[in-house]
Amino acid sequence: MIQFFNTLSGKKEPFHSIQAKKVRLYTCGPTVYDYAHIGNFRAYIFEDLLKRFLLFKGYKVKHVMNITDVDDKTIKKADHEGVSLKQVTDKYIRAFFADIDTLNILRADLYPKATEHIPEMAHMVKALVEKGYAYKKNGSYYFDISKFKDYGKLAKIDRDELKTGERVESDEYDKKNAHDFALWKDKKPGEPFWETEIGPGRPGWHIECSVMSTKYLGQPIDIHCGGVDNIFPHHENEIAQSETYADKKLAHFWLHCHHLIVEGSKMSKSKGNQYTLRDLADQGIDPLVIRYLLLSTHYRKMVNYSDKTLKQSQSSLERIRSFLYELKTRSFAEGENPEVKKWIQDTEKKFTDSLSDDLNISLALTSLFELIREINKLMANQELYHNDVRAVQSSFEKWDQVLGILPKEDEDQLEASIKEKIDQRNKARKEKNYDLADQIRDELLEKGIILEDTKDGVRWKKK
RNA sequence: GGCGCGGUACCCAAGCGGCUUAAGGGAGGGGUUUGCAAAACCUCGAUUCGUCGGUUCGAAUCCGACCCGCGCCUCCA
Repeated sequence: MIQFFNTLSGKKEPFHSIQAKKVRLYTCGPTVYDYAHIGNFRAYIFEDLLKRFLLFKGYKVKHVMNITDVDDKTIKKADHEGVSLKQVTDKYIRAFFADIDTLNILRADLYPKATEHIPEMAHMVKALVEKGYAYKKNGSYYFDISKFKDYGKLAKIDRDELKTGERVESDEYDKKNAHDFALWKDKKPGEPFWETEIGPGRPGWHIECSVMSTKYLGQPIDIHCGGVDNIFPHHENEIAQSETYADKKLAHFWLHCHHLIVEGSKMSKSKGNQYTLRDLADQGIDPLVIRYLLLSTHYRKMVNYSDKTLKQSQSSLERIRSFLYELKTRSFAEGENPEVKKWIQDTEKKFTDSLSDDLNISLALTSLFELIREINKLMANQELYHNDVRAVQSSFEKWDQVLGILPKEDEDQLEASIKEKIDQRNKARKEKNYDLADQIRDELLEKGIILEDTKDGVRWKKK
């Protein structure tokens, strides 16, 4: 049984897809006004784990992620840089895709853009007005939250006790109730706008998700994800719109991941700790180490990104990689050890059971480390055989379909000059000329090649 | 003020009533192996789970109070 913590009910619930073995997944995507930062990627990696696990369990997953390419921030940025909105958004859309590839995040099936769904949004707004849940004021349209009696069910907010924030006081938008939210914003000088059946203007933020999730996935969908900060108001408002529009539930499951903090404190531009993937790549950090760090903390817990936690992740990942490297580079006698099959089965059970329990990644990883130790023991005792090695390797490949933390098998080739050096060193070692041998080893280390001597001969890896 | 999250070894972190007199990873000490390294293996490491009470045959796990850190409460994943 798979269970997930559903924000809607505030507890873990058994997961059943609406259609057998098919999951319709909608995840809130980026607003493309800047490079995404690691906090954003924390959410995308959590969603990636969720999706990969569902795939692993044999579900077909249809995954839609929206791209917000028109809103206050994108407009402001374009204005600031004196370029068109599209120039800005195209640039950051490209960067976004490059980044998720770098982090080994599986692509969604569809990435609908807000600007390509303007007529549908206008249509939904119109329908909401006709149903009596929305009103027009000074060219803009607002959702009347007093009409939607379930308002607040996701965020557990009492509609009548919503505090009026200072920011709402401005008369920029003229609403009946301070907490009514904009469905459609009237055309303003200097801002992009679209001519639609409800008049000229541009969409509010929440409406795009309602429109695009329903258009591509139908209603209700199985799972809707995002960061905790999206619970209110974004997801709450999506529910209000969609459930009013279709008289159906929007999503059965709402999963939200917690925030990422940096060196123990919140990310913010002023602190300069809002790292992008590019910043980190410039520091020479392996993206898969970042993936491991973001992945290895349970999604509903805060994760702390720091030099220290990064190093720890690096070392942990290194343990897995070294293990596989041992298997790959040593030679083993023919045959098999019956113990190994049992260990693998136990590991797989623990691995999937753990992830089935609201994506308990810590326990899932533990199961892998336990297997590593057992196999290492057998290896040290010469009790591991060729077939065992093959079985372990293919199991890790399988489990990595869920984790995505192992480097792709690109058969690294050594340059001829380096090969020569290695041969030279082997010769020196045979002659017990260790000074020369060490000298060559240091020399290669500087070039990023690590040499290790084993019973089976020298092996090398890149730093 | 409202809603919510968290406090477990030096660090990260699982466990959420007896299977655990607390997993796993990192860092560290000692040992084996090695020409030396690296990797690996063995071993050491919380009588204790923020504090104080309570419930129970039994609590890190349930209840109460308190202390500390954090998030959200109109556009931030």
